[in-house]
Amino acid sequence: MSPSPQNERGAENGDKGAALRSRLVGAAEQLIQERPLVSITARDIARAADVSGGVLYNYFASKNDLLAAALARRHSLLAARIDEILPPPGAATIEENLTAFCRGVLKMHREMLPLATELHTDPDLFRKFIGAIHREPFGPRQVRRPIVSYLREEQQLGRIDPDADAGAVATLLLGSTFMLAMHSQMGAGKPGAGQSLPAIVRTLIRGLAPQTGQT
Amino acid sequence: MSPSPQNERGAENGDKGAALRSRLVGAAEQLIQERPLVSITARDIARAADVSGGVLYNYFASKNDLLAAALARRHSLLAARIDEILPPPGAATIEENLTAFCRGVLKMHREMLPLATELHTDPDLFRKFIGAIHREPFGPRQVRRPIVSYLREEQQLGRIDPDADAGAVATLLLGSTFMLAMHSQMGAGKPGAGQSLPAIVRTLIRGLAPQTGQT
Amino acid sequence: MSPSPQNERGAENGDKGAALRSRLVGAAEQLIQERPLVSITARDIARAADVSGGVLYNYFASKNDLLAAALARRHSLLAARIDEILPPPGAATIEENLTAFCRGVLKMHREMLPLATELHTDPDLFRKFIGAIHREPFGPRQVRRPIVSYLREEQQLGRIDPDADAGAVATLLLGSTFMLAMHSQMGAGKPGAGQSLPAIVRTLIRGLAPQTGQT
Amino acid sequence: MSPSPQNERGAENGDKGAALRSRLVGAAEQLIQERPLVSITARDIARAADVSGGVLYNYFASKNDLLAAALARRHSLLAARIDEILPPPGAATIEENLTAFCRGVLKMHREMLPLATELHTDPDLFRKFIGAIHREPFGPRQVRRPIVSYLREEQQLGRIDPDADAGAVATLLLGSTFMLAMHSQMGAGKPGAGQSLPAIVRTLIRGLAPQTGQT
DNA sequence: AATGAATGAGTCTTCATTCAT
DNA sequence: TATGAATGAAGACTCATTCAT
Repeated sequence: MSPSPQNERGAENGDKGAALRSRLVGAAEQLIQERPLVSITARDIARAADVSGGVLYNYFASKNDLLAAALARRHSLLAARIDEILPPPGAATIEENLTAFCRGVLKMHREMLPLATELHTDPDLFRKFIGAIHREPFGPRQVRRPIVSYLREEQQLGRIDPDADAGAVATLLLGSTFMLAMHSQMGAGKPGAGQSLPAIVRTLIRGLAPQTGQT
Repeated sequence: MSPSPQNERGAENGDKGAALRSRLVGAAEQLIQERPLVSITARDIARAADVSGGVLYNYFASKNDLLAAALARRHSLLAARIDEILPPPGAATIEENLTAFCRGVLKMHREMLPLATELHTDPDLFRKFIGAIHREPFGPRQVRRPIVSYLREEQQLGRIDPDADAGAVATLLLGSTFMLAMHSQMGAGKPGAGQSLPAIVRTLIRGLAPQTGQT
Repeated sequence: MSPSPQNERGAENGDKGAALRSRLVGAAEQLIQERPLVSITARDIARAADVSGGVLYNYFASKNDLLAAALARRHSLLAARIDEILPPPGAATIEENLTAFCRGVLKMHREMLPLATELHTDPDLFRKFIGAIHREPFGPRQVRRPIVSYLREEQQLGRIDPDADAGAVATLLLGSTFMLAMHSQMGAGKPGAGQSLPAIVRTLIRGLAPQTGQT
Repeated sequence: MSPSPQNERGAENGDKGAALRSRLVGAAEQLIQERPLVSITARDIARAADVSGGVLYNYFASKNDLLAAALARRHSLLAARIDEILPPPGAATIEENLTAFCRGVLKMHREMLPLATELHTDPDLFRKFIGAIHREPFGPRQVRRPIVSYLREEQQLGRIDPDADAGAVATLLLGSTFMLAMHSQMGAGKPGAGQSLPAIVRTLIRGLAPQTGQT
């Protein structure tokens, strides 16, 4: 009947209810950042939100629904960073821009990684997360679209080959950055995954074709 | 010195013992492919191996040790495919070769993905997996090294810019392929992630630099 | 400050909660009297308290914590009897008093015996018991102190040699009684350990020194 | 059919068999000294005896039967010490003799204590131990009898009141010593239970009766 | 609407004992 | 007779979920 909560049993008093709901999500989000998802119990969340054990079920159909909401929120927050990271088209050099950008993405990915992997452990949770993400303001392409836009603008400025496939470039950059994030996650205290970034960007810019008729 | 079990208890039998041990690993491997790791109980594995509940503990110190062994085995099997996938240097064109290669890697990554992510759920399991993998024939760089070698050979043949950073190229290829795998995993029934591969490879080969003074 | 549960989880209910907690302890206490400690499972206790399997862990951190509480309660109850047993100083004869007293202690020891011995099986349980006992009204010297006091008073009344070491007397009496309790425990259906008590008391009173210059 | 092993399934080859049987008992005995009885598994014993897991059941009907045999052997060994401890009647003074004796018993009791308590945890084991002990050379009174004999001899020598009840004295001495052993066991690092021994002995010798007409 | 005690199914793991070789 | 792998019955403990107040 009420507008906001749709397929969850929601707080019918539109205000205090929504606040509590949000507090639960916030508490869950916090916990997710701090420890392995699997170690988080329904009671932990309630305690972190400073409410009693059962409330959860007044706002969410199950623990996983709450978790999915929290993961979606966290995902959105992280994904939103992409805008702060992107350099303004036209300024500096392409290489500098992309390197700086990748550095930012690397950090973002490092935080997204646990989120992404933990999601895969529980199909039910995953499904609910996907559902939640699609109801979020922007959805999953939040990360991909801005970088594609940037590349297109640079192409129009003539600083990037207009025949290059911007989507492919985005995949190459985001993918390699994600992989670096994974490696840095695995090799605990290793030197630093960021060091390979400049070489990656430079390689992508120059391409693999042998430079014909040059030194 | 002996190839038999070393620091796990049990199976002095050298034959029937090793066989059962292997059967357990096989059963676990099978289950891992079929369902979420977290849903697999110790008893499930025993049942799948058609033995009684406790046997597991005659061959492994814990359920996680068995799981780690199974994951390691599965990882090795998957990683070994890389050799079949790699085209012979010098033949066909670089673009064809890399596209075909990436197509193979994509398939491999699709199968590795659950494995990789599920590993991240349980730190203990992860540690044990790393331990197990290091005792395996080749270890973790099984995937990366062959492609780097291939690229170097092509550089020597003059078909790839000798100044290109082979390691960076590998990261770009493997990373973007991995990302495609993730996306295809998420968008369950979607068309096919493989379709973007040719564009990706072509883009990487050509680079981003505007083609100066050319048609 | 509050009398309610302190460092165990659960039972904020202050009333119904404490009641169940107490019921659990009571049930455990009962079982402890009836059968070997080791044979008592967590579920047995729950069943005896007529609650479901998991409740135990809402009130105690572990089965052993509950057991320790029950043992402590039982110990306190038994030890408290000592006061009812002790005769009033000055009345009757020393011999009668001590004999009657020892008879009471013998019974007490018989009931304490299993408790004492079973405690020694499990270091963890033992530690927890000691912890619990120290939080009890009187603590472990509940048994020893009253008898020492009694002896001192009789010394002041001149009915016991003022040079006798009251502590030593207590040890002699309690020790020999304890040993009788052990023997009676071992020789299941034997005649009765109580029969040697009068001789023991008389012997202690008279001492071993040959009676010089007397009939 | 064969003479020696009676109600256990015994080794029928009268020599190697008996040796192995004895080795098992020895191994168990050793383990009993080293760690809590409950922590000792059937396999532990087999391993300690350097034989395979199943042999045990060729010589004993159950793990507990083996354990009972080991406990009985250990008990006998400890109890046999009493003879070395007892001073020769007539020498030194009664007080010195009894104090020295009690000191020895205290040590013996300290070693017997775990044995005694652990026995009480398992009725089945206890029963079997009692059975085993009765088949041993001397049986359970091994400890009590020598001290009673000593006391009687001193009585005949006139150094102890001939009217004193030697049995009662034995109970008083052994009981209080046993209690000291228990206390020293409980109060882990405490000063030393042996210090109260002289007072105890002196008190027993002098008795409680007020010294009439004396200093 | 909030509470939080109660529920009970489900997990891993241990270990005495058996039995085919 | 010795072996030691296999068995399977328990046991302690966790935790999402329900529901009377």
